[in-house]
Amino acid sequence: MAEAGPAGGRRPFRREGEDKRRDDLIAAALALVAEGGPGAATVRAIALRAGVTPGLIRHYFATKDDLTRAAYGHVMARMTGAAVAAAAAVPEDDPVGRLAAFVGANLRPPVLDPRSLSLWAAYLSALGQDAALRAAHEAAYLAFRDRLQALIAALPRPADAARDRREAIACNALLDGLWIEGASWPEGFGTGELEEIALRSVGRLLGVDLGRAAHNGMTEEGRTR
Amino acid sequence: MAEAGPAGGRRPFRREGEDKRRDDLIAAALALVAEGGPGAATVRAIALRAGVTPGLIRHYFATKDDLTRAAYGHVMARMTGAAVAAAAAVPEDDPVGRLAAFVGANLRPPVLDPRSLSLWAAYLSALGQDAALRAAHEAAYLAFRDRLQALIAALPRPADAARDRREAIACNALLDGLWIEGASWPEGFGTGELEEIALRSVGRLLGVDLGRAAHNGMTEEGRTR
DNA sequence: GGTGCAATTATACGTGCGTATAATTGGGCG
DNA sequence: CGCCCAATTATACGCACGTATAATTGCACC
Repeated sequence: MAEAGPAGGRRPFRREGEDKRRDDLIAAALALVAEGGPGAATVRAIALRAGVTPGLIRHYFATKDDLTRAAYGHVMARMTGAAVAAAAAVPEDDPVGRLAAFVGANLRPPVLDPRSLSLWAAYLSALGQDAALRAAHEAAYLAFRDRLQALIAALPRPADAARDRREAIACNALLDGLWIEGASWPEGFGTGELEEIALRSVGRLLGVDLGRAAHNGMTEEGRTR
Repeated sequence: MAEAGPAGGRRPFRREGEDKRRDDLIAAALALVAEGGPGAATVRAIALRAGVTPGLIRHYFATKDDLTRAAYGHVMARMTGAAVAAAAAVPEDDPVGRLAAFVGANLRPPVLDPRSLSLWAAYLSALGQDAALRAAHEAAYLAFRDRLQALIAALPRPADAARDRREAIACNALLDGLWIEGASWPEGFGTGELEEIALRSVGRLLGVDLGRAAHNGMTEEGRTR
């Protein structure tokens, strides 16, 4: 533990690229918020976690709120990324399977995770006080919903944009809600129960059967534990 | 502004019943969290808002976290109360209407409200750090869901408890999600759009038509603005 | 109408916060 | 190899926080 104090000499350091340091600081801040809530992400704690001294934060971010805002984009991207990737892994000529993969991925780890919920909720609670954050939230929400709407529009049935919009809003809400419930009370549901409910419900909302297609993407891990 | 300082003499005060003071302090804390996030509810700010001095808080709550936990029950009760009342206002012999009233009330003011969202999210983000809070959350969630499941079970169709549980989970999630979306981005949806989507979607999930019955509870205000 | 006690105020203490700024040092470049 | 500048550390300041405790005062009761 010869790390903390300037016992003897000054702490040695390595110079890093600007991007690396910014990413490290953002990652440290997110980890702290996820673990201990917004209050845990103090400048000093972030620096310690990132392996630098507090002063350096102000070298890369003019203010702590700047860091906070920068971190928000990363949160949203990470959360939607997994589901989008899962859908993209299914062949394009199987729209029902793609949708099922997308739905299922949102209700399994690593997306379904108490840490992510803490993080997401922390930012959500700050929405009312920060216009920039509100804009970022709106953009992230729309990006996710548009992706979902595209999957819905690709289903083999008559085209109807207004209907697709309504159904995308509803399915998005359903996924959000199930995700929150599962992440905030993991013991409250059986293994795979939420995923099954999601597939069934989304299918009923859209008038398609996602159950069959789902077994493609349903992982062994999800079942055996 | 002869209120703050002890300019001249000591601040006069009235003695109040224990319940009144506790309620005032809780209300003040909730208002502050709703307006400025968790960080805004400091001991000093709460006392100022409640019209007392900071020291008094420790007379009624051993620690600030005690106050926080006490406040959480109030939040949840207030949020579910409106919808439950709306359902109870519909005659018992109209189960479809009751469900429609319950659904609709959740997606209209005063339940659909950015302030309430901030409050709810703030507590949600603290779930991972406080076991007592987690227990309260679980109880509140279950109370709401059980109420919803009771409304679903009362629908005129064959009884099936397992199906009702699944559908209550799904409908609860749908309502949660739509509520979050509407409260976090009010400009993103047309007037009454979310309520309409909710009625349509819940109806489809359950295989009943809530649209007809809904026009009982659908208010003029909701339509005309 | 005084007396007693709990409700309330006032003041103080230590800690940790975000921010500011000066002192150092790593490492690329000539 | 030595120079120079940006990356990094170190230190300090002022403020607000939660908590502790002593001094006051409203008010119910006899």
